[in-house]
Amino acid sequence: MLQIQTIRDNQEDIILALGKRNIDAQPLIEKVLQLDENRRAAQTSLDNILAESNKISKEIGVLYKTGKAQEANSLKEQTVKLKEESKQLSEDLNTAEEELQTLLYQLPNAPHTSVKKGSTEEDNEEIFSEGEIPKLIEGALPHWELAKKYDIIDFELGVKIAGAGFPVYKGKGARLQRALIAYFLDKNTEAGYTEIQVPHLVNELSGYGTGQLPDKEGQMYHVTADDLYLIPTAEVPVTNIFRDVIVNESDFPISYTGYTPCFRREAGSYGAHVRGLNRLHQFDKVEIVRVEHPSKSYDALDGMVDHVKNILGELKLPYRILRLCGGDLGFTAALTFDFEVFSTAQDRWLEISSVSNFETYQANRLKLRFKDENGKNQLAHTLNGSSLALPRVLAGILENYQTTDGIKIPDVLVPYCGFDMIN
RNA sequence: GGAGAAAUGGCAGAGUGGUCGAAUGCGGCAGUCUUGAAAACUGUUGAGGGUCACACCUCCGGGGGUUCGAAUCCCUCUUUCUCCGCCA
Repeated sequence: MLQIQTIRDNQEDIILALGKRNIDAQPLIEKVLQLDENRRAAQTSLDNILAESNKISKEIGVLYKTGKAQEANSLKEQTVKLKEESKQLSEDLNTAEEELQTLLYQLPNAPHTSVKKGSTEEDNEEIFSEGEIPKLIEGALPHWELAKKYDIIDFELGVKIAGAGFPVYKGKGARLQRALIAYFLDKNTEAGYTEIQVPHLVNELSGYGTGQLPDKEGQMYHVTADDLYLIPTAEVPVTNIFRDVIVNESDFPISYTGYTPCFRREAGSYGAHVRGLNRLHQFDKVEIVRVEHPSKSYDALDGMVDHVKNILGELKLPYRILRLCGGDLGFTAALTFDFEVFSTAQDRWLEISSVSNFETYQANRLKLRFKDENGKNQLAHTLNGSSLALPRVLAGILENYQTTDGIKIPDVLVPYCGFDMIN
């Protein structure tokens, strides 16, 4: 959520920045400022009445103590009117606050200056690429065919047990999954991230904290009996560790990594593009999360990008990095770099990591602050990224590493797998 | 699941209707002393709103109520602890 103070101070800049998302924020911002003014006006009137009535109450207390009950009783009558007024005003205040809140929840984060205006993924800018796109063998297969051929992933079985989008990994397929998780976690902890295990279900407040609610309500599985949500990403539980927390400036940099399954309803996705591992309701992901000083957050973002590059380099997968345009940028992000692996047999790029800086957008909702050198509380910056999302990395490995003898395991994974070939 | 107890500032812990935003201790910060450190001593130290700055307002787990006045009384929800039951 954008800070009201920031909106007040930088109205024009914010409207301009939000324009990169192709939204005309002008009317919304004007309404926000109007509501904010109403809110403050109601607050001031209410405060004055409460101050008055506090004063009278204290006088009554003194009068009773000195035995002047009669005078006290006449003062009491004065408070009746004040009470009525304060009741009305506090209702007004609540209404104004709620309206303002609702409105602020509708405003996405203001994109970073480097973000280009654009409407779809077509407008994303490629800023880096690495790795040779391999020349595949004759009769190369897409990963879902390979999965069947070597009996390592069973999509139909998943349908029987749960439904489409819930694959069952078998034998070497299951082992390769486990190897990838362990490998990613090891790489992340080597880079200084603290490994952490978190709940896979979260409450409503956590959903609001990181911005999945109310924006993406329909994308999460909701356990209504207990009013809990299955996490769509580890970002939610991990970042919410810092909800209502004031950290010390000396605690920076804060960096966590965690593996979790992720659950997404993916309402509205159909067709060939969601075949196989391309889009699932349940998938595994290793996430990295950082909490940073505002002056260091973009350095941190670069560091995270380099870290993911390093992993993909080790896996020897051809990939590219895109800077998302305004239209493709997530609701809560100020700047996002997407990593895409080339899925050779499908002849398309698959998103495998998304690394973002949220600046103070999440921190404002979370009330995640730090004490600066002047002893003032300031909002921190939050960042996160996938390091990495499993199924599409798996798809990339299966397709790019297929040979006539089977699927070769990337060297770095062999120690984790205990085998070097799936055949 | 059953029975009981509790929830106060970073932590511990007092406060049961009237200057209580809250004693005290620990911790943190600043200073004195010291070559430096420790110890000791002195001061300072919650959050939010509001203001140019003050004033002022709100917050003692959440929500609601009683009262001129609530951390203190009532209702309700949540959480934690103890005992019993069940159980990976």
